[in-house]
Amino acid sequence: MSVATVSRVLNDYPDVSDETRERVLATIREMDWTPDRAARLLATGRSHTVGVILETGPGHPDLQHPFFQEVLGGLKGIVGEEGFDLLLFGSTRTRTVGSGSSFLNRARHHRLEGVVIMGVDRNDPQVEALTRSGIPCMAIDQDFSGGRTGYVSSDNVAGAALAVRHLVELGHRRIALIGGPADTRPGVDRLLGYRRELRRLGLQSRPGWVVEGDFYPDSGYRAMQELLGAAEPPTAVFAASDLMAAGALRALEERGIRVPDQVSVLGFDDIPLASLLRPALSTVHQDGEALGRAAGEALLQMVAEPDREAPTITVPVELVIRGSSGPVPADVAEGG
Amino acid sequence: MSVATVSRVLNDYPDVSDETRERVLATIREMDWTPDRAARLLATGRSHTVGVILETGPGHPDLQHPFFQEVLGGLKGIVGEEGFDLLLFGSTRTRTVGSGSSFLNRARHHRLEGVVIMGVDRNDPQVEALTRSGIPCMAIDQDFSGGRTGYVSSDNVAGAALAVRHLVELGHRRIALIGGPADTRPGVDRLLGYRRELRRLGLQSRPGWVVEGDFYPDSGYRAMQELLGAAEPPTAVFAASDLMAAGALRALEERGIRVPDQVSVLGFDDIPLASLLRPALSTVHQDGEALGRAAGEALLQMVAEPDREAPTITVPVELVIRGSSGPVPADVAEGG
DNA sequence: GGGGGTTCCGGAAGCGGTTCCGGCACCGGG
DNA sequence: CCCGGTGCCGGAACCGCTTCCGGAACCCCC
Repeated sequence: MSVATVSRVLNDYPDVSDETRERVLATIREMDWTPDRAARLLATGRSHTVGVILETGPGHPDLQHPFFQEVLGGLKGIVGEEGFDLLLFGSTRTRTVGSGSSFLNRARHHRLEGVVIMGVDRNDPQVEALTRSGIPCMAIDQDFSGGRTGYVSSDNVAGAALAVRHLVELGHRRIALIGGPADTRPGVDRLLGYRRELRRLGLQSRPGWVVEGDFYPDSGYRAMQELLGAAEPPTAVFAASDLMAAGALRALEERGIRVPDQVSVLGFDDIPLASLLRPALSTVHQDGEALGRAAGEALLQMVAEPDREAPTITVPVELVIRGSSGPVPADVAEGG
Repeated sequence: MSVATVSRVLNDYPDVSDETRERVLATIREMDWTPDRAARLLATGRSHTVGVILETGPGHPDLQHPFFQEVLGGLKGIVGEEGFDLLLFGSTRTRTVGSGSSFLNRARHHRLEGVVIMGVDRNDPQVEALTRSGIPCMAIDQDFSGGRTGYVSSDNVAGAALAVRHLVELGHRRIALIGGPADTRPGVDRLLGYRRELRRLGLQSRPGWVVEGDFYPDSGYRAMQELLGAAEPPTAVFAASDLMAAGALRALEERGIRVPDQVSVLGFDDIPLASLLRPALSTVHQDGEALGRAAGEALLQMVAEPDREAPTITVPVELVIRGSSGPVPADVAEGG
């Protein structure tokens, strides 16, 4: 029972007799022993860990956002099954020498086998260096791409289309959009879906009916106020995030406007909050866990097959109708 | 410039001449080199990593809960500053040999220098084995203890007292509690604070006025229905979590009972949702990030000083008054 | 019965650092 | 001038594993 033999049974090499194999396994169990990860890493170069980059802190409250946690959960599940671990790192500078600054450096330092990127600026030079390094990367909801880096996102276009179709079916003709930032993938895609579906149904959006927000509640609040001041106020508004929808709801309530009797509101994301709002928010359900799983699976495949290209994956969404969307008010049903 | 010399400058040994030191550092910068973590770990036995245990999945939606994310954020910040990384692991079984099942095994396997424990059953035998292993541990909101394991929690007793005092000052005399599970530390402490403050103010709770929930919305909803059916319904209810408060709000709304005009509702946690509810929820603010930071600091101290005992830390909370609490209704002001 | 194949296992060389130990150069003092 | 210190640095062992290589034992067949 030399170390070499033990190593062989651990790695399922064929050239070990059944008897020896059994004896080794028994001893391992009996000693409650487990091989040292660092030593194994050092010898093989395989760390069995994937990194997660997500910006935290002021201006980037992303770890806060429930959506990212769902993603994280799905990711953890899938890579965990394969014996991989998750290593979180943010942008915080560290003091120790060698834990150096750049993401790429740190990734190499840990010999990460892959990394998933969430909520960082897509023009960040550090991230760029990382994505072009050859290390498999998957971004969430951001259209990074390159040789070994792909991304996964919800079907934002279809989701937005679903939302406006639902509103149109309820009789609405004056449908506004509180959009996301124009420099984010979900922001532009949801805008695109909104525009496209409107056109497909023979309707059009007025210039004053689309206003840009930042996905967070306050921007939804302000956007709604702006919309209410428009010459021809909409009877329905589709917000590109639930949080903005919540802000919009607040603005409406302050004006004494009843939802959905006077105006309908639709969100996007279906965060836990959505069902807790009054009225409960109709929204487009995004499956964060599935996104995480998809990213994890893609990553795992890429590490397994070195010349596999990075995929771009879109996962379906579905409409969840709750209390905040209803038929167009009778007195404007003819109008528009 | 032998490897030995490089290692000496990296670790700030004194026996290197300034000139050599400078030359080494320059070369390191120029090569964009960073020492291999695994090799260093192997040689020193120090992983510079702390583990995070948190149960995920059905029945344990804890990664979901905003509170835990705040904690995670604070923790990441503090340990990151010291060059430590966070390793997440859940309870999911892994397939690879050696990533063996038990937490303790995995902790040893990674040579974790400490671990923080969130949201797992306190009687879990695996966790127990871990806490008695000598590895520094800090639990969040759970009163684990032992040689090297302490915990940090919010000042739940004081928070609950704050809540009832606020309600009493508004004139309420009939104050109900929707409590947390009796087998969780926050659950019992918030109940204790509620009882104690009531007594201190010369009031008493009726048996029917305290009902136990599970911290999640549905239980708050059901609890509220139960309270409304009581012989002498309360004019104010203090829920031991915001989510339960949200459930209670929903129950009240369905009955057409206006908040806070007819009954006041107070929550606990101050999750982002709280300010988005209508009416905005008055609640006891819990500083999740501070909890995470405190746990991280304690852990770091324990790894630095091997015979330091594990502390138990409580961090202060504060009352946030929003729209869901108001003066007792005029028609019952004399009663109670 | 000896040669050539299999099957199974131990030896040993790394992986990339840390750290002990010993040696060289240089210093001051007797 | 020689000796003991001191300041710096290189050699080498070691951490615990993987993996190549070679060898012992055994079988089969001519």
